[in-house]
Amino acid sequence: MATAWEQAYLTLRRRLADGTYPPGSRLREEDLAAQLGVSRTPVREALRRLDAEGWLRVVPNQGAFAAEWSDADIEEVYDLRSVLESHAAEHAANAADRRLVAVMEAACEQAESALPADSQAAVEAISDANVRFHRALWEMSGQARCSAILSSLAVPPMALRNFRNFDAAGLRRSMDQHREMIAAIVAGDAAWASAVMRAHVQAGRAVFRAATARERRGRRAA
Amino acid sequence: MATAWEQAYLTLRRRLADGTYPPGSRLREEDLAAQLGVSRTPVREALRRLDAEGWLRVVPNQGAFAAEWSDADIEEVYDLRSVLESHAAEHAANAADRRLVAVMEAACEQAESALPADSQAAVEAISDANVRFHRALWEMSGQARCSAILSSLAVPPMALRNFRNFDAAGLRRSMDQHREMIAAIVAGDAAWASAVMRAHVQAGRAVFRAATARERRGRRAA
DNA sequence: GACCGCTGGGTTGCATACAAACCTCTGAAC
DNA sequence: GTTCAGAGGTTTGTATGCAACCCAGCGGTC
Repeated sequence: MATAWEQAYLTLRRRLADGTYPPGSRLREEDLAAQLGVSRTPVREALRRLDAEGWLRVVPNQGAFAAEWSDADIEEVYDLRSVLESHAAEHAANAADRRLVAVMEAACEQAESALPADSQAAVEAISDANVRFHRALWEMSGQARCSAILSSLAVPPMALRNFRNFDAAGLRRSMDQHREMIAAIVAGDAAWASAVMRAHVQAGRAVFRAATARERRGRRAA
Repeated sequence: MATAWEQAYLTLRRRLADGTYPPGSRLREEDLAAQLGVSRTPVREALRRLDAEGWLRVVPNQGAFAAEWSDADIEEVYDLRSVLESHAAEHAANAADRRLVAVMEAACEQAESALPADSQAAVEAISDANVRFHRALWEMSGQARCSAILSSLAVPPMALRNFRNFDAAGLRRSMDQHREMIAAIVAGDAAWASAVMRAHVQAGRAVFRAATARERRGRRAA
């Protein structure tokens, strides 16, 4: 088993991503320690890392607060992902590793066979396949630091639920883009791969924006 | 005064950058604690952050080792800087904040007046001005996460000594590029600013490569 | 009534102590 | 000579205790 602080880090990160700790909420070290069944020491080390990665903000002598997301923050994260993911895609196309292409193809198949996304399980299968697809691409890029940044880049809490927000056409498009990226990589065409990835991230951003707007209309109506 | 772990973080980062701890060397927690006059607890928290940022590698139950830099690692860091700095420059040009432009101009003047770079003090003045120039640009970009990544992006140990490696023409070019960036930003021309920044980073990479090659020839001769 | 200083409760920051893991060195077996 | 097992020492991992700090609430003063 890994160290306690790594466990704490992963658990807290998941909870921050899925909304268990809502943005702005305070995270008391002792509470977290109790919840995770460890002492405050490893919790503190996990908090330091989550702070470095932008998942929360640690104010000296005050404590840790789950990151709050302004519209500008969300735009910035999508900008960064657009820039860095397309950069990774470029390198991946130059590598074109056969084993990892197979992993990506398997992820595509898993996602496609989960359609239509009309159940919680289907949405989770698609989300899971998506993560695997991108991780394989990062690995293929051989850009360790870039991959580390991408994988640690704090995501807005809504993002994990993002696939719920895709309509059927959007999902289809997303999957087609994954297939197109594989084609670009197999062809060794870095410019193509990069361009598709950029489109892919921008499309995701559009879905996120639309979902946010919908949610706000709903809240205002209520 | 800031917290002990922040102090430790900053001190260790500086030492990792300037080569006090050579790549691959082991960093024992108790030694560091003694050197910094604190206990192991804040040292550990600093190490966790330095690990997250790529300055060192912490192996569970084994300890921390100063990052080792393969040629591929160095290329990757320059790639990332090229991509992210030009991204920041783009946003900075759209903001074109007058106060920060003044800071950048002051940095240019400081660097130019330190020429010719024939003393340790002059090299340090130029290096310092360079840092201030780039920080001001990051701030102007308004991209907090991008700035955080850039400022924490571990630099190869040689990088701080990099200005020693510029010849007179290279230094002149670097300073001219800074001036050109200001012009692009004042003109609000994002594409221009981005392109100059990209050239700037690539030129720095070329200097680094040349210095590395020179150093290797020297070592082989010895 | 508004502002200031103080005090008490509570939380974080750091130091220390102990437990667990790892590395090395020795020595014996093959 | 090589390999393997084990013991000892060293170093990291985690728990705990205390000090420092922050904040809210309460009186007191202007």
